[in-house]
Amino acid sequence: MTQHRQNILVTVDTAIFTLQDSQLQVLLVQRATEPFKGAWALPGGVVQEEPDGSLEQTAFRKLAEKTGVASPYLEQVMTFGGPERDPRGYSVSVLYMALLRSTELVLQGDDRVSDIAWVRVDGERVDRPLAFDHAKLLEAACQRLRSKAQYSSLIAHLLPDEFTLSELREAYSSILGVSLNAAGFRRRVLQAGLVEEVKGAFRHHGRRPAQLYRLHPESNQVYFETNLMWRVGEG
Amino acid sequence: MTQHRQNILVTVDTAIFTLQDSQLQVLLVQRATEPFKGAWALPGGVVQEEPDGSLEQTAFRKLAEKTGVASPYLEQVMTFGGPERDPRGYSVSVLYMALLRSTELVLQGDDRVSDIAWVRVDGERVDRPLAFDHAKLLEAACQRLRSKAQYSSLIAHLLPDEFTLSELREAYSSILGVSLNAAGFRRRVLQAGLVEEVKGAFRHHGRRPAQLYRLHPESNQVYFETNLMWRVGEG
DNA sequence: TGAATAGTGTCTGTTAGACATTATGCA
DNA sequence: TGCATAATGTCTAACAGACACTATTCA
Repeated sequence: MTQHRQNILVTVDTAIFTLQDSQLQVLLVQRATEPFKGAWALPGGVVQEEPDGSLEQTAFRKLAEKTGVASPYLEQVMTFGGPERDPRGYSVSVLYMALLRSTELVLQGDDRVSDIAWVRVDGERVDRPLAFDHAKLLEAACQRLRSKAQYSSLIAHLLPDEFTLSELREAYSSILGVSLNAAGFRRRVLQAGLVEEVKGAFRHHGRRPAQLYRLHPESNQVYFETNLMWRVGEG
Repeated sequence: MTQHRQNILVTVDTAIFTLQDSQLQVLLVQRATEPFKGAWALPGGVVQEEPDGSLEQTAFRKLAEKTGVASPYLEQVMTFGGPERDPRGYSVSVLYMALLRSTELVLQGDDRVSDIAWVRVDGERVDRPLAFDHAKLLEAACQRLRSKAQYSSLIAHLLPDEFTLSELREAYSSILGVSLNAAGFRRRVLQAGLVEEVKGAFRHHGRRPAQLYRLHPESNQVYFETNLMWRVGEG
């Protein structure tokens, strides 16, 4: 068996999500270079052995370049590889998902990008074709987001630091595509210890002011007890 | 910006699990070549652009080479990358997890392997040090296995095609590390539609013969309703 | 006929979901 | 003072967990 010299292009791509008016948005860039020049794509780039350490560091670097955000919620989703994905040859893309708080964000392109925009996600799609197999990547990221939303505090990372329970419920409702009972939601979220009250802080845009909450600082991800298939027995 | 020529080694490694006497086992190989010659490692190998299509096909090929099993349960777990993992330079490993039915398996090495063995998994560890960062990879695979076991039919893929509910419960119990109520387990598994009865087939090694079941053929993975954070409302 | 395991019936505490009710501030 | 939204209370059906009980085979 000969030691075959590999020629594989390794990239990190990130589906960067945020919420605007309770609508899920993903950050897309328009490619300025071949291949797929002019097409929209998930932001990403080639892994560079020199500046980058782990793959996660690569993702963080790309994220900071595009959004200026230093430490959002970041999670590896899945890796795609094959000979047909990129006309330049066999390629491997490590897909990450990032959740940004829905505050104002300054977007910044670079010389390999001719435009950059937030695009509304409808189901698991956007309104335009994507370069490479990025439609498939976006689908995978959406599925991960939805499935984790069902049993964890993930969605709170899409909201501002402080939020009302109604805002949180709206966000879950929009992303899961179901209407949620307000009283039940409140009870479950509070009982799970997902959030903590911000003492004396209220949101005033409704009639009665609403208590503001924030995620519990020590745990950035809370899972609900009721997921567990079986409770742990004593014996 | 200069188009830097990447020099990254891409491999696929697989944590192949099975059950023996209700104990979780993982398949390890002893390396016959440098680096880490003589050390034990998860089976895996370099992605070859020529014979392989997708990464999953690479994993299936390696699996068939080692175990002769054509189509076990296979799932991508996570990808590890960095400059420190492999002394040869920056490397990327795509980790898969495979579940094999606990029937007799003929193991076969190749010229890059000096030995191959099933090794008992205790918690998320084995009784010997592993090459590269494979201890971390094994840990990740074990965590995925345990977390999915809590709310899905995954564990059934570790059993023979036909099994009793007691055997299934034993397997879950061993892997989750908890004792499970027999009556409750039976009710949940049957109600979830996880298995179907094999009419007229019984296991006779106890006193009263036990009904044999098999996984529902159309769905190789069943999730329990009770995972869902909230039931879907009508409105 | 007793031992051992398979499988069923029943009770109970918890909790999610539905909905009614109260609280609060603003127009 | 009426209204809209926030927040709480109450009722009920579903169900997990515990455990008692029955069923079935073999030694």
